[in-house]
Formats: sequence, C-alpha cells, structure tokens
Amino acid sequence: MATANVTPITSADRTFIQLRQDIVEGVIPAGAKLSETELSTKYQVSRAVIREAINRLTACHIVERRANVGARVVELSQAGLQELYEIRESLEGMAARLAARNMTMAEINKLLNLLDTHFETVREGESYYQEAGDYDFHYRIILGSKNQQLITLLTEGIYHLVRMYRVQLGMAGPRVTTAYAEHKHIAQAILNRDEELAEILMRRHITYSKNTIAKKLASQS
Amino acid sequence: MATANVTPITSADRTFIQLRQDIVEGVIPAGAKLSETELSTKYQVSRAVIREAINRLTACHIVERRANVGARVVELSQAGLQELYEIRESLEGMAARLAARNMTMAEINKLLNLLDTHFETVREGESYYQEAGDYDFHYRIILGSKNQQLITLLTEGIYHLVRMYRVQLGMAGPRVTTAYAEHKHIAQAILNRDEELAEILMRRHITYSKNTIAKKLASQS
DNA sequence: AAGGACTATATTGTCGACAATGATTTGGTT
DNA sequence: AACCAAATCATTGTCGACAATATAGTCCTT
Repeated sequence: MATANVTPITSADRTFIQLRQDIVEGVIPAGAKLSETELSTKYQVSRAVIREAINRLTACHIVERRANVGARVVELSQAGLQELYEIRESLEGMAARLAARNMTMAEINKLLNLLDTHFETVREGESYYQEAGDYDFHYRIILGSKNQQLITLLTEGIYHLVRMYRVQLGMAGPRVTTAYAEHKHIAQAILNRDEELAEILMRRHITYSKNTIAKKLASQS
Repeated sequence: MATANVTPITSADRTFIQLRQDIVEGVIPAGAKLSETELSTKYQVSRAVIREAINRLTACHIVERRANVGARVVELSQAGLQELYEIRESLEGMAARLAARNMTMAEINKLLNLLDTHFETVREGESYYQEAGDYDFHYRIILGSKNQQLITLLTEGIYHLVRMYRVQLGMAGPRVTTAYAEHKHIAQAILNRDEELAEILMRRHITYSKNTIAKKLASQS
C-alpha cells in the first residue's frame, strides 16, 4: 500500500493548475486574451489540453469565454470584488456555522494551536501571517464544515479568484493584529459550539477584510 | 439590428444542455456511467464535444469524473441533499438580502403580481405552482440580487442539481399553501427594503423546503 | 482450489488536421 | 475622404486516429 490513492494526474490537470497559477500570480495579466495556439506552444501541449484547461478556468470565473471568439482573463474591478466578497461572506459564514457543529475536538485544538503559532509570528513582526496564515485559518474552517460541496466550491472556485485580487493588488497593511483578534473570537465561538455566533463573526470578519481590499483598489485606480 | 446579440450556440453548448436535461429528468438515471463513445453515437456528435459537455457537468457537480476511468452521474443521497440545501440556504439568503437592496420598484411590483397570479392558481387547485411557480419566484429574487457571479452560481450550478432531486423524487405534497405564505412574507420584506428580514425569511423558507424533500427521500429509501 | 501475475480488451487521454466562424484589410463607390 | 462590401486571414470549433491507462479475463503457480 505504498502508492495508495495517488490520484492520477493527467496532462490537462497539470496545465490547468499551471495556467491558473500564472493567471492568479499575474504572469498572465488581467484582461489578457488567451490564444489557444499560442498557449499550446508555450506549455508544450496540444490545443485540446489547453482548451480543457481554459474551460475549467471558465467554470470558476477566472476567465470568460465567448463562442467563436476566444477567452480572456477576467478584469479586476471594484464591482467584481464586491460581488466576490458578498458570495464569500455568505458561504464562509455558513462554513463557520457548520464547523461549529461538525469539527472534532482534535480539529478545534489544532485550530487553536495554529492561532498561537500565528500570534508568535505576528509578535516577531514577520509578515508570514498575512498570506499563508490567513489562508490556513480559513481553509481549516472550510474543511471543518464537512460539507464536500461547500469545500469544493470555496477551495476550487472562489478562493483562487480571491487570491488573484490579493496578489495583484499587493496586500499589505495594518490589519494583521486586528485580523488575529477576529480569528481568535471565531475559534472561540467554534469551541463553544455556538453556530450562530461563529457565522456572524465570520461574516463580519470577511466584510472588514473586503473593505481593506476595496480601499486599496480605490487608491490604485 | 434585427438579429442583435444572438449569442452563437455551438454544438458543445447544445449537447451540454441536452445531456444535462436528460440527467436531471432522469432519462439517464442517477449513478449511471457516462461512456464517451456511447454518448457520441447517441447524440450524433464527436467525442470531443461529449467530453466538453461532461466536463461542464462535472463543474456543476452533476457528474463526477475520475481520471482514466470515466464519468458517472452523481448518486442522490440524504447527505448530498443536506449539503446542497445548506449551500442553497446560504446563497439564496444572501440573494434575498441583496434583492431587498437592489431590486427596482418595477421589479418588486412584478414579483408581487406574480404572487397574486400564483395565488389564483393555487385557489383553483392547479398544481402549476409546485414546479414552475416556485422556480419563477426564486429566480426573480436571484436576478434581483444584481450580483452576476451569484446569479451564475445559482442558476447555472446549484439549481439544476436541486431540480434533479425534486424531479426524481417526484415532488408533490401539502406544502403549496404554506410555501405561498412564506413567499408573500419574503416579498413584503423586500418591498420594505428590510435586508435582514428578507435574508432570514428566505433561509427559513429553504430549510422548511429541505425538510419536506428529506422526508420524501427517507420514505422512499 | 485459491491467489497472483500476465495478457487482452475496452475506455479514456492526447494529438494533428480540417471545417466554420469572426476579425481585418483591401478595393470600390458615392 | 468617408463609408460600405467583399475577400482574405487568423482563430476557434469539430472530428477521427493514435497513445496511455485501467479493467477483466486467463493462465500458471502453490
């Protein structure tokens, strides 16, 4: 059972992941046209593979396709950010509620440990917390919901778009310590199995976070 | 400008829609294997087109695919229904909130008219209300949210799965008049621009509706 | 007879070529 | 010179063939 459950990775899978990363990280800029032939030479795969990758990216709203015309990377806009975060607020709020119901004590303890680790990191002035740390926290709560559809929707769909906004707008700012406090409160609510409060706090937390990014975006445009 | 904005329909689009319908309506039963070659002869298109259609169905969780093995129609289960309705509660709750904020007075009036029409239909004992009427109401509120991403997520993704459960479990039951009353209250909250209440009422409404289907499913299995 | 390895078969994954559609450029007309 | 039409070009959509992988069936070994 050494090689158990290694889900096979097809060429289309790799290309999809690579292409998604290149878009999210801004290597391929927002609004750019995605030429199938061009990409097929660039990534050294056939057009069919590129097409499948593009179709998958279309499904999670990272690119937009028009029949017989082609696909473009989505533009980042104030309106788009607003829409995205309304959905995120809704779904992650529900995730927090379900996490308060379904997470095991072991999982909750690991979540609390994670926050302690982050706290140390924040004290030492590292910026680690910003990117990966925040993601870790939210990721665990999403998984803790135990709702497979919700998990897929968020981790495969929404989150890459969220990351695209954060990366390309160069997230930084004074929200580190306040965000930490919010995380702590949410974790506490989950520990208390208070579904109602967990959802409310998560929704607020995401709203605050949206406002920060929105300001950033406004100042740049 | 006679033929303005007629978005071209490709063969893949048609096949996708047809295949989705056949699955939702139960022509292709839940759990069935989707052989690409078989479907390509059945629908008279090439395998590439079938593949694209299947991939799109995978994106909205109507079929599940495993690399190098194939695609199957999802199974309908108590757990799956639970998960689906948790998401629906979350997203449609948000849709109702946004609808209370963003719907125009004209749209709200049309919504109220729709309910009156439905009321007449219900009084006359027709069962029209069950399927199409309920859909109409929810559909208008979703559109009223004015959140394009949310609209796509619900109308292209979630709703076909919801319909699949409803159709294949043969929805009927005594919920007609109570559902009508709930719809009326939601519409009233939207008219009052009461976002908070609109969301709460919509979430309750969907929870009730879930319980009805869950009972049905339990009694059949 | 049971278990495992190997082979055969069927299905999916990938590819290059052709067809159809949309964009561009060129030429003509007013 | 400006505008419209037709032909050219590039790009996407579709197809059939080939390669790679998983399944199932067979044969051999213990």
